[in-house]
Amino acid sequence: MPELPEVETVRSGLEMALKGATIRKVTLRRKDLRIPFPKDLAQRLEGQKIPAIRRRAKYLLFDLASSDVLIAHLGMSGRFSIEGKTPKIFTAHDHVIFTLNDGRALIYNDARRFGLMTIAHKEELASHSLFAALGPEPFDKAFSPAYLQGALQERKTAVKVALMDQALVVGVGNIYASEALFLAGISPHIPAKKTAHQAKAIIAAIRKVLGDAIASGGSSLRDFIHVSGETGYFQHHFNVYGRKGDPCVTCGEHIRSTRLSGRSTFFCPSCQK
DNA sequence: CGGCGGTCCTGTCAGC
DNA sequence: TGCTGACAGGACCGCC
Repeated sequence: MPELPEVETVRSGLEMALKGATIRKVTLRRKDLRIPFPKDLAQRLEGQKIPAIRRRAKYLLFDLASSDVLIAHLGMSGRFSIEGKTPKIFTAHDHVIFTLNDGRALIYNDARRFGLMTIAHKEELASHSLFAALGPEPFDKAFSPAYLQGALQERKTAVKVALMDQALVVGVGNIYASEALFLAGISPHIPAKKTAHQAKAIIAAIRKVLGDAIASGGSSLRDFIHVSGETGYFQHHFNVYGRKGDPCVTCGEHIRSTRLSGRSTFFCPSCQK
């Protein structure tokens, strides 16, 4: 469940449930996800208190009392769930189990294994290979019209592809790229440079779709934590994503779908120019 | 060197 | 009902 709003929803749910908790034991049920687990991962986590859980781009950052930071990415299918004290039968894709001092268990499950989990000292984060090339956070003031205009100006690729590039801005994935461009009234395959003058509208659209999605995810946090799992894109409605052939909410025209850089893309041929 | 295609992996769903 | 193929929210790698 991995664009920024979903990661933020997971972050806030995890922080609510885990802030101040201590990790007693870590069980790695395989040796890697997308990349190998560091050899000392479990050892560096065990006995550590978790003062806070943060997010950078689509990465979850678990601060530890030791000043190490547990870095987790959900990939396409990664999920965290929290189990109570009653023992649980682990399933095939429960890859990492964190047993807490209070007896609860935090479980990382990831069927497709596109996620990753690693650890770094907090001083190393900014220069870490996973983070060094990332662009600004969409809600940060660094993601300004002047910045985006300049960034779009130097790209020939389709604007939708540019918006999904985490070096341009982080957190926008395949769904919200389509949704933001619908709100901005811009066709997804227009070359990025031709949309540079609309930077301000694009920023507003991105913030609107991400902000609304975070707000709707937040309303279901209770389910996420207590029912264990499933915070997908449930109960969130999209204007264009997944609505091929359906009427546009604005003009009634049929929503079209196409592929850009291998990713399914949805747009209204009448509202988006 | 920007940009694109292929690739990692499993689950699900449409269509036959 | 069962099989097959296409496709899925991400991001890295290698090639032009």
